[in-house]
Amino acid sequence: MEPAWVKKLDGDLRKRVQRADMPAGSDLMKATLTHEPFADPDWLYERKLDGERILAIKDRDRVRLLTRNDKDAGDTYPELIDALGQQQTERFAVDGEVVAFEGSLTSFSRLQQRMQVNDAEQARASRIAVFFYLFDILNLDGFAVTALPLRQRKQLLREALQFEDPLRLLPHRNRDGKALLREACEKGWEGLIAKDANARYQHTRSRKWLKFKCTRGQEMVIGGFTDPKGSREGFGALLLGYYEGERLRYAGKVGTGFDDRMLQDLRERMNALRREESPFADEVPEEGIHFIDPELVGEVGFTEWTRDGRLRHPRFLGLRRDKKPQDVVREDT
DNA sequence: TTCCGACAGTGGGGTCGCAAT
DNA sequence: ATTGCGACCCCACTATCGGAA
Repeated sequence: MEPAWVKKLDGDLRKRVQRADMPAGSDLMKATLTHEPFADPDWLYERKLDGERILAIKDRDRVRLLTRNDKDAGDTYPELIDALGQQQTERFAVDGEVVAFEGSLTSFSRLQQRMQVNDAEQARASRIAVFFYLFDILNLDGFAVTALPLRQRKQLLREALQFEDPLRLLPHRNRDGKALLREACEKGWEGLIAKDANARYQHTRSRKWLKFKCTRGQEMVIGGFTDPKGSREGFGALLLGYYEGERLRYAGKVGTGFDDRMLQDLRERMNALRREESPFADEVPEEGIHFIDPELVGEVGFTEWTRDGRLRHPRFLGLRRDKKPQDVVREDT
C-alpha cells in the first residue's frame, strides 16, 4: 500500500522512491567549501547555521537523534525527541541543525554549554533553549526519498511535519546568490549554503552542496611558536598577538595554512629572532613554547573572536612585509 | 590522463565529565 | 578542591592515493 504522496509523484520520480529501512547511522551529505559566489536558477540558497548537525529518525514510537559521528544525542535534546514524537507522521528521517541563540544570532559558544549535557533531566532544566532547523528529508513512511530532487524533498519535508518551536523549517531562497552572501555577512551570519535544486541526496561530501563562509582576516604579530609534534617539521603553531597601546595582547595560535616549505622558511626566520622573555603582556598558557622579537607580521584568516579573545578557526595566509608590528591592532568587534 | 573525494595527520578554540592529584 | 585529560563539538589545511570522469 503506497502512501498518497507517492501516488501523486510523476511516473519518473515515482520510480526513484523505494521502500527502505530507516537509516542505521548518520551518513550525512556535506557541503564543499567554495569562495566564488554565483547565481544560478537551478540552485537554491540557505543560511549556514552555526550549531550541531543532527539526523533525526522517528520509527513509530522510537525517536533517535544522531550526531555527525553517530553519537546518540537524545539525552542532550529531550525536548526535540518530544516534539518529533508528537508529530502525526509515524516514520521519517530528517536532516537539520540544532542551534542556540544569542539575541538574533545563532551562537555556537552558547550551544556548547548544552551540547555536552548527556542527562535528559539536566538538559530540560537548562536555560539554554535550542531550536532544530530542518532542511532535508531522507525517508518518509518507510520509503527512501534520497533519489528525489532536492526541491521535491523540500516539499515533502514541509508537508510531512508540523513546524512549531522547537522545530523550524529552514527557509531558502531561489535566487540572488551573490547578493544573499553579501547580506548574510552583513547580518553576522556564519555564511551561506548553495544547493543544486535538482540533485539527489548523497551520503558524502558533494559539490551539489557548496558552502560560502563569511570570513574575517587581519594582520597579527608573531610573538613565538610551539614545538612540532609527530611527523611535523619546523614548528607546530605560531603565537599571535596585537597591540593595545604599548601592550602586545595574546590572541591564540595558528597551526594550519603552511606547506612544508613555509614551515621550514618561517622556522629559520624565527630562529634568528629568538629571545628568552615573552613579548606578550598576557600569560601564554601553552606548553613547549619559544618566544621571538615581535617583528614579523602575518595575515590570518578566521571566523570570529571567541569570548576569551582568541581566534576561532584560524589559518595562516602569509607574511606581510608592508605593515609595521606596532600598527597591528584588533579590528572590528 | 586528469581530477575529485576520502583518509590520515597536523594544527586551532571551547565545553563537560571524571579520574588523578 | 583543584587539575589534567579525553571525548566530544565546531573546524582549516596539506599530502597522498585510488577510482571516477
